Amino acid sequence: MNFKAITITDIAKALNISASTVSKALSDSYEISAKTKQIVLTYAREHNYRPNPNAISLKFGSSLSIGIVIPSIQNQFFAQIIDGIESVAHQEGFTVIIAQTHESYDMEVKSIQQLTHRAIDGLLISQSSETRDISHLKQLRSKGLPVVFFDRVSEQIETHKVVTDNFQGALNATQHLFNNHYRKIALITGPEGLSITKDRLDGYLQAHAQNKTEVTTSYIKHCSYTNNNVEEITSAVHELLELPDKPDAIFTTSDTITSTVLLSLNKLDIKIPEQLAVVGFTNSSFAAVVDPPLTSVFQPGFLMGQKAAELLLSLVKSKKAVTEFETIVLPMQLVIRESSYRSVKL
Amino acid sequence: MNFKAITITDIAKALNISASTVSKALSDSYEISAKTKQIVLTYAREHNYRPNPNAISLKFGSSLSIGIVIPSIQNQFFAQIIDGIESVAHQEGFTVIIAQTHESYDMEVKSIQQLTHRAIDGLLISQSSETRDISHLKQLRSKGLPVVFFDRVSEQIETHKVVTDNFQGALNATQHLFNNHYRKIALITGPEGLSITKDRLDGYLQAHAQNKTEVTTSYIKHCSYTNNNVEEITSAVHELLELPDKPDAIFTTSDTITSTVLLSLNKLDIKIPEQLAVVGFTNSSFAAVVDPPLTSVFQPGFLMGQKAAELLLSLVKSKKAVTEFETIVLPMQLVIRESSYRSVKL
DNA sequence: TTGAAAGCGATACCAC
DNA sequence: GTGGTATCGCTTTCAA
Repeated sequence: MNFKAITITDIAKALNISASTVSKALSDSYEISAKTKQIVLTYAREHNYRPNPNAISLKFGSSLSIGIVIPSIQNQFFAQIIDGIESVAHQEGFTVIIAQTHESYDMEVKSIQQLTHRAIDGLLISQSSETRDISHLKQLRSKGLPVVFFDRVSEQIETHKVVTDNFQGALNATQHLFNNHYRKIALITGPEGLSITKDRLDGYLQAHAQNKTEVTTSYIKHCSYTNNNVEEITSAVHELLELPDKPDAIFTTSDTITSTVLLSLNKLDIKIPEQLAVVGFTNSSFAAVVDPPLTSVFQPGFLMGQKAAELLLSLVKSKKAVTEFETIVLPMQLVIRESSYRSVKL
Repeated sequence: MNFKAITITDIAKALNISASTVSKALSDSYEISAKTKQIVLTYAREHNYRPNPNAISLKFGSSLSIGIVIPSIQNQFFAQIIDGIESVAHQEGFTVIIAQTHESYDMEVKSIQQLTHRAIDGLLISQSSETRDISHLKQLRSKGLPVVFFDRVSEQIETHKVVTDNFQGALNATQHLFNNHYRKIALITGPEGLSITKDRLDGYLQAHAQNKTEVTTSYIKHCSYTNNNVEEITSAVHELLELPDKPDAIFTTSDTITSTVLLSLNKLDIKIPEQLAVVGFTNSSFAAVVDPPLTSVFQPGFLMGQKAAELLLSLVKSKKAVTEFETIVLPMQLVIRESSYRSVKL
C-alpha cells in the first residue's frame, strides 16, 4: 500500500514545462505569464496538488509547526490550554504537535527529543511533576529553539512564561473559608517541588497569617499527580478525618484531587458543607452539579494557551535574538457555590 | 534566533571523512570498520546528533507518524481514546499528530489536508457531526493512505473500523429504566446523520418494542455537539417538562448533554430520581459524585484507541494492498447508581 | 573499507 | 518568460 501524492515534477511532465516554471506559477511569481499560471493552477487544483511539507521544511529549516508538551490530555485544564494554543497557532498557519509526559521525567525528555531537531519551530511546555533537572531544556534554548513555559514553570531558566496567579487563587479560596467561619482548614495539594504547589501552599499560609491563625502541619497533605494517585488521595482524606482535632474544611487544588476527595467523603457519608466544607480547583463543567454544588477555583486555560502561543510565535518570528523575557500572570476566578457556605455562625 | 542542529555533513567535516561513511557508521553497516564506527558514534553522541526527520521523511516517503482527527480534545472520551492510540503508536516508534475539527466539516477537510500528503503514514478519524460528504476521505483512500475510523464511522467507505456497541448500550440503559418501572422515557441525543446517534436511537426504540410500549415522538430531542449547544440542550429540557404528559425519565447520550441536563434540572429544583430519573453517557470521573450519583453508560475509550491504532499500524506496515476489512465492536458498560432507581412501584 | 554521486520535492539564482 | 542547476539532510547504489 503506497500513498503517492502528486508533485511539482508530475505537473511539469504532464504539462511539458519545467519544474521551476511550475513552482513559480504556483507561487504566483511575476515572472510567469498569465496564461501559463492559468494552466498550471487549473491542473494543480484538479489534481489536488499540495506541496510536500517535508520538502519545504528541509528546504527552509522551518516546519511551521510547534510542539506542546503537557502532563496529560485527560486533564480538562490542559485540554482547554491546547484549544487556546491552537486558536492562535492555526491563525498564523502553524500546526501543533502534542506530546504527553504522564508526569514522568523520562517521558518528558523523550518527547522533547522526538519533537525537536527541526521537526518543530518552537516548544511550549508545562513540566512533569517529576522533573527537577531541566538541563534538557536549557540545552534546547542554548541551541536557539524558542521555548515558552506555561502553568508549571521553572525558575532555573529565563524565557517567556505564562502562569495563573496560584498564590492569589489559593489565598482567596482559603480566605473565603475563613470568611465563612471555618478555622480548621486542611489542604490536599500536589507534589512538592512543583512551582504551582509552592505558590498555592504560600497562598494558603498567607491566608492563615492574615487571620492570625496558626497552621496545623498535619492538615497539609501532598499527593502525586500520577495515574495511581487515587489511593494516595483517599488515604489522605482518611488520615485527616482520623485526626484527634479533625479539620472542618478541605481545600483541594486539582481536578483529580477534588473529584477523588468528593467521592471519598461521599462514601463516608459525610455531609458537605455541614460536617466539612470543600473548596476545590476544577475546570470541569460538572462542578455545578456535584452534591452539593462545588465552590471552586477556575483557571483560565483557554486564555493561558492563547497567551503562551502568542509569546512563542513572537519568538519564532523574531529574527534577532530575544534577551528580554516576560512572565504573564493570569488571575484565577473563585466561583462560590454551596459546598463552602455555613449559615450558622459558630 | 536560529536553531541549527548538527548534521551528518558537520560530522563528516569535523572528522575529515565522507558523509556516506558517517551515515553508514551511524546505521552500524557491515561495510564500516569498527574503528571508524567507534569514532563516529562517539562524536555523534557527544554532539547530540539526531537525524533530521524531514530529510528522512522526504527520502523514504514515510514519516513514522500517524494523524488523529477528532471532534474535540475537551471531550473526556476522545482524550481517553488518544491515550489508547498513543500507548500503541509510541511502542511501535510512531509519533502522533492530533487535529481537532470542533464539529465543523470545513475544519475536518482542512485538518486532513494539513496532515496528509506524506506528512503522515496513516490516519485515524472520528468524523465531525457536520460531515455528510466523505469524498475527501475516499480520495485519500484511493491514493493509498491507510485510514481507520473509530466511534463516528461512515458506511460509505470500506476500511477498518472500531466502534462501541451503541445499540446495545442504549438498549441496556433504556431497558434498565423500564426495569425500574419508568415508562415515559425521554431521549436527548446528538445530531441526526451521525452513525452513533442512529444506533443509540435504535437501541432506545428496541427497548420500547421489547416492552410493548409505544414511542412518544415528542420525547425525542436531537441536539448539536457544537460549542454553543448549552442553550439547545437547556431548551430541550424545558420543552420536555412543558409537555402535557411529562416524561418520568431522561436518557442523555453524551457527556456534555448529561452535565447540561443535570444543571438545568438542578436549577428547576427537580428531584432526581423521585420526579425524574436520569441515565447518562459519561466518561467523566465526576459521575459518581454528582447529585445523586449518576447511572451512566461508560465507553471504553482507551481500549478503542488501542484497537484503532493496532488496525492502522497493521495497514501501514502491510506491503501489499489490504482488501479485507474488519469492524471491531466494543461492549459498553452500564454503571448503575442512584439517579435511576425508584424504590416505590407505581 | 571508503567515497562520489544520484535522488527524495520544492525553491531560487542565473542563464538564455 | 522560461528552464537548468544547486541546495536542504540523508540513504543507497556503485566505483575505487
